[in-house]
Amino acid sequence: MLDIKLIISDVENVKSKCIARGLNIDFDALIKLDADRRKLTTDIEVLQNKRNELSKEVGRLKQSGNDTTSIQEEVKKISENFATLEKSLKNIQLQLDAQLHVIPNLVDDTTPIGKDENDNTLVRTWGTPKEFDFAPKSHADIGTDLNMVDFERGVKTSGSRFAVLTGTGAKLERALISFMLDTHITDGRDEVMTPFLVNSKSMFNTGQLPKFSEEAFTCEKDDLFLIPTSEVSVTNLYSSEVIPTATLPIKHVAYSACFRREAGSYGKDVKGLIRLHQFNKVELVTICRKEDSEVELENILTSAEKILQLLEIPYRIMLLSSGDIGFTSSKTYDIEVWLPSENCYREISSCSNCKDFQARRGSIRYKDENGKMQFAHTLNGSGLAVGRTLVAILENYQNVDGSVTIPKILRPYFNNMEKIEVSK
RNA sequence: GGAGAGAUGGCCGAGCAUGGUCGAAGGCGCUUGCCUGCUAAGUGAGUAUACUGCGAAAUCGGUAUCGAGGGUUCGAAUCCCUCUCUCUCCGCCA
Repeated sequence: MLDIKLIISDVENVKSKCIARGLNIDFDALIKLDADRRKLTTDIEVLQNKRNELSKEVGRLKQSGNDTTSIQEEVKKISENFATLEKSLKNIQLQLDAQLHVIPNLVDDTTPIGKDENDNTLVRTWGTPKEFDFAPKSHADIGTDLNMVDFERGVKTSGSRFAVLTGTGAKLERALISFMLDTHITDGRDEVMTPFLVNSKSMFNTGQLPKFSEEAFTCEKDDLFLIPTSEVSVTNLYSSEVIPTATLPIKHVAYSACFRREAGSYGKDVKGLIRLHQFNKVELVTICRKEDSEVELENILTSAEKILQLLEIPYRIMLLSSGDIGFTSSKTYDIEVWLPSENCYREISSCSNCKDFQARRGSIRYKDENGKMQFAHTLNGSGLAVGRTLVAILENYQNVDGSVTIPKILRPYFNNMEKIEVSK
């Protein structure tokens, strides 16, 4: 959520940053609403003040045994008067909130202006895609041939976009989760394992609601949502808190399953493990002072990259353009991993600086060195999407005989096996 | 699921039966002045948040907040209703 005061004081800037996202928002109407809100607030408070004074007077007079009926009636009239004003104030507040809640974060000055993903800019590439002297198979074929994944039974139990990992597939997924967690913990992050179900307030705070309710799975009976990312539950660990400044930055790493309805992505990546309704992810979340978030975003990116470097899989870093960046983010790096069968890079991580956007919604604060309350900055990044990492391993480490070599760094998590081979 | 108890400031905790002078006693903690060779002790002062008004700003004024939301009343921490959460006991369960 944006600060209404910022909108008022710097409309042109706010407006142009929304236009950069392809949004034309009527800020004049918004500012007018807020002016009405102030006016009404003052009017009401004047009446309340009068009421309070008179009520105190009644108390005093009663104690000394005087008649107070005339004052009481006067106060009653005042109260009736401001009851109606209060109603319209509430109404205005609701309208104001409704508008404010769907305005996205302001993009950072370093975010390239653009229409869509084609305007994302390449930051750097790492590693060189391996030259295969045979036609590389897709991960779906490799996984099926090696009995690592069962797509049919996933569909049978849950429907389309669900898959079952079996045998070495399940083991590899688990190995990856452990490897990622261990690596990030070594880098100084505190592991947390948080609920996979959260309430609507938490979904609102991190920006999934109200605008993207179609994207989330719900348990409506209980006002609970399945998390689309553990960013939601981890960031909300600190909602409505004033964090002791000495403990900042807070750096967490969390494993969770993630659940996404993938509404609007019909036909995309229907085959394989790329786009499922449920997937595993190791998430990095940082909460820090506002002056530190720029550096902390780079730290998250570096940590996420490290996983692919240790696995020795080529990737590239893209800086998302204003047309492709997410609702809550001001600056986002995507890490895209090389997939030989598709002959292109595919997203495997997204690292975002949300600045104070989520903190304002969820009231995550700290006191700065002057004792002044500040909204913290929140950041998150995948470190990494586990299923897609498994995909990348299968494809990049496949051999001509159909086997898959286990990346060296992963072998301690895999009974020191060197290869996954077709069972005879 | 059944029965009961509870939710007050950074923390502990009084107030609620008998509504007013209660943003709220007292204690702890914290900040700060004095004192002191240093520390401790002592002693004085201060110590919530949000919104809002005047103002360049500090300051100052107003309003709200005693789990949340409604209601009664001239007036609610205190009375009534609804909800949420916590704790204890029983049952059930990984």
